[in-house]
Amino acid sequence: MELRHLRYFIAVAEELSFSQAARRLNIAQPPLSQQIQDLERETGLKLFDRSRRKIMLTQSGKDFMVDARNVLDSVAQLERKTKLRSEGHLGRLSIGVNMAIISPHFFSSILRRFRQRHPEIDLSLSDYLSVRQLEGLLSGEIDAGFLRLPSQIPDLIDTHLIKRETMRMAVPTGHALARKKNVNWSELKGENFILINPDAARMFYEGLYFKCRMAGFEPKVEQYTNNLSTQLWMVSAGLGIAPLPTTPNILKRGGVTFVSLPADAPVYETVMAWRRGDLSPVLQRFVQFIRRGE
Amino acid sequence: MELRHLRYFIAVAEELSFSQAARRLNIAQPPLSQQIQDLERETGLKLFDRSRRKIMLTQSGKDFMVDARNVLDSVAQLERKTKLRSEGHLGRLSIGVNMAIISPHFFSSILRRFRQRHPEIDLSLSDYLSVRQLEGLLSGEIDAGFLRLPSQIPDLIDTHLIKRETMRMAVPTGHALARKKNVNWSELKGENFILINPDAARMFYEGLYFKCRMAGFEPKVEQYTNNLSTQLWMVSAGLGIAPLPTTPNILKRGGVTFVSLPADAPVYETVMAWRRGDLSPVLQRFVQFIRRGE
DNA sequence: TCTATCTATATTTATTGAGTATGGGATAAC
DNA sequence: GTTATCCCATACTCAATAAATATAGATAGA
Repeated sequence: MELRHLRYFIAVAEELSFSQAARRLNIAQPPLSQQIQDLERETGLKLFDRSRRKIMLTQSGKDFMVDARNVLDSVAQLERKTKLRSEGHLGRLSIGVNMAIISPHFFSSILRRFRQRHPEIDLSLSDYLSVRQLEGLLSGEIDAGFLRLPSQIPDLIDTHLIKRETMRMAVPTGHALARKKNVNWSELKGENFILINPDAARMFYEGLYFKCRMAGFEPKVEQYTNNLSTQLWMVSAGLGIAPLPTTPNILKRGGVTFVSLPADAPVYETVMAWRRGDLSPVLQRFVQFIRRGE
Repeated sequence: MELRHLRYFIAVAEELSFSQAARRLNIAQPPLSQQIQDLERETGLKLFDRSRRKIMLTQSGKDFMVDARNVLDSVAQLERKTKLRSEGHLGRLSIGVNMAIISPHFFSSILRRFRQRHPEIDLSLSDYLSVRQLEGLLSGEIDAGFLRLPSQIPDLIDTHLIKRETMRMAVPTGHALARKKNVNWSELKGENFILINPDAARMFYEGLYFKCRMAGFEPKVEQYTNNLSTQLWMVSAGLGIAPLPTTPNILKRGGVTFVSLPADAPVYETVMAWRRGDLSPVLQRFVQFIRRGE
């Protein structure tokens, strides 16, 4: 049994006329009669009573129609949902985000508007470190990630730049460097560095290490932390200096002064990332949505 | 989109291998690849990830599978129910019955056993007069009827004999005829006849009228009634005599005596009737069930 | 009775699903 | 590293079958 049989049957059952139904189906009448006969043979049911001029549905035919409609309805639903899926209006999207580096306001605003525009897309969020997100992307765990770009990213990842920041140095307000507007790399020699846990952020310091070595010294690491505010607290407590992006607001607090580094300072790139060549229509929608800055 | 696409897709999705699925489907692998490609083109969805050796379902593919299974399930149900219908195990049957002439015990026993044997057949019953049942059969209102056969029945009706009774005459116990065992037609001359309402039963009296006329007189009708027990009550009250079948039990009451008529007396045939050539499998089952006396 | 209309049958045509042969790419074995 | 194997895709052919055409038979209406 094929859908053709059911579609033809329903047409005849609704028109109660083979020729009329054939016109509606844009086929000739003989093949329609044939197909209905095939259906009757296959089902073993006499579906129509053709004894009079106007054909009638038999009881078997009426019963069969109920179930046939059921099938065609489920097909219609499949096609409807498939269309929505292929257009990216229906589906699910797993998003990773490093909340330590993304402005909550910015992010929630994006999500709110996207969800409003595409209510049929299920969003799931995971707060992951940037490196973890890259793993998650490659493993298929997440479809898109908001993360800070490490110096080198896998070839299989595409990105869209959200924000580009240059590295500044956070120093205790009373510190000698705090009085300068700009510092050279060589002036950092001998300073105690307070860095984010290398597990999470090693690659972000590669540029810094490189510059320091070019300036003739190895950065002396006083302390690792896995937390931005702890890092800043340590700076304000005078335990050392910390390289940080130019992120505003949150980082401004008493006891910490930011000083600029030379023009060749490393940059922090906050991006949205996704698997290169991922054709998921929902992801396409989302990428497009972000790219357009909607 | 055709069922073939869905069946093939499910096979590949379950085997996660085109060649394996092709074996299962008893087709070669290339046409399977083709059909899946057609499906992907038509849906606009990339359903499989063929990048590695073992293919994988994409998220779109997983989503699509849910709805595709839905469709195939509804088709399976259609086929299951269609098979049951064509075998007469599923459906409905509208039965007419003239409860005035059918033993309730006999009838309810039949229905009980049939319903027990075929629990998926919906039975609906209507208590109709015999003539009304014949109309109902021809109009499609009922599919089978238990009725008393009139002298001539439409050509389009098939019957199965349930009971055959000869006509007797019910006379008041004190009546002159009550003393005889047999009466001739001519002895009925001048008697008052109490008959069932001609609307319902005229044809049952045609034989009687014929015999009386052959005997040289016209039956004198004292009273019409539309009810058997009223008819008998009138006889016992001495208002007249009434022709009745040899139905036992119920009709035996005080004040009424039954006397036999000559051998050529009309007969009452109680039958099950249905539309000649009605191929409804459920009806076939029912007719077969009754014929076999099950 | 004739005509119009509708369905069924017979036959031909066209579409398309399936088969065959083959090539490329990835993994596994040597 | 090289070969062998497995699997899917492509190109082309063949076969099945759905659709078209022509026509006959049946039925209702003029």
